[in-house]
Amino acid sequence: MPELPEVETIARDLRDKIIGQKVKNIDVYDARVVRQPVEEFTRALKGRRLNSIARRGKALVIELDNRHYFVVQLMMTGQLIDSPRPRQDKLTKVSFRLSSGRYLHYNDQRLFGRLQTVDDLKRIPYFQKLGPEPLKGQFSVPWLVEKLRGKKVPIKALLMDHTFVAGIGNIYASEILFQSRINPKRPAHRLNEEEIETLHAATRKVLAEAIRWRGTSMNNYRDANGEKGGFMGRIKVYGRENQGCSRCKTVLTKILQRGRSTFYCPTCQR
DNA sequence: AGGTCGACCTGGCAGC
DNA sequence: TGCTGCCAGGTCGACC
Repeated sequence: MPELPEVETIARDLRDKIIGQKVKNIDVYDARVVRQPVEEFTRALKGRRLNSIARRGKALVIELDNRHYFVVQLMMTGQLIDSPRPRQDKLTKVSFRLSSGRYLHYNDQRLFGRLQTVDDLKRIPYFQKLGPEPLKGQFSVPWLVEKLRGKKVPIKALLMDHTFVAGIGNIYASEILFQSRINPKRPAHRLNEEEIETLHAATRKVLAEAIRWRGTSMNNYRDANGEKGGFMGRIKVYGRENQGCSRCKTVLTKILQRGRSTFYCPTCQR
């Protein structure tokens, strides 16, 4: 999926395009992405004004004028695309016609995405368990030191655990650890305080930089304008196995951790 | 409780 | 060309 930087980019782009608009009509082309009865979903949205849009973790939260919420989780291949035209793409699974006359299309190749409305975000288990935002104050060095204590899992797995910290997925976990010079296999509780400080700084730096570049497009990610992100050229390790490390020229390695690919430099990540 | 693994889906691509 | 098997950025429930 789009990870934190990609979802943040979409949220910022959509702010100008959809906030203040009313939902005039909804077409559901594949009900599998709607995580409630379709009738209920369309009834909850039709005629409502979209008051605000925010990102929490990798989820988009759109507040409606009745204080209910429209929540979109793009998962692996979801896209929210602003368009002047009705559905053209067979990947479009839900279309919203807005009062501006424009459309918001929800596209999804793998159908893992989730669209739903709720009166209270606490009803969604994802939000109940979600850890702190890595770019906010709660994600601090002392907090991290405390949280790593006793955690035997590899640090890569912990970074990707959204109940630990929100929004970091497979691409940025590898990139953050490369920036930190920390080996992804290291048990989390074995990091010393200096390494934890480095990890903290690297997490913020990599995510902030990726937002500045409007995210990373490996395959499916597109922003709200249907454009690819600009961070690909800045990716140091993800998807670059058998290429030379940008720091020390060692050949980068790909390993499997919990069934997911991890990319790192075996020389300068210790 | 802490940690791991498959299931959920479709499509692109490498290899034969 | 056409098949098979593998891989893909996330999340969750089942299991040990």
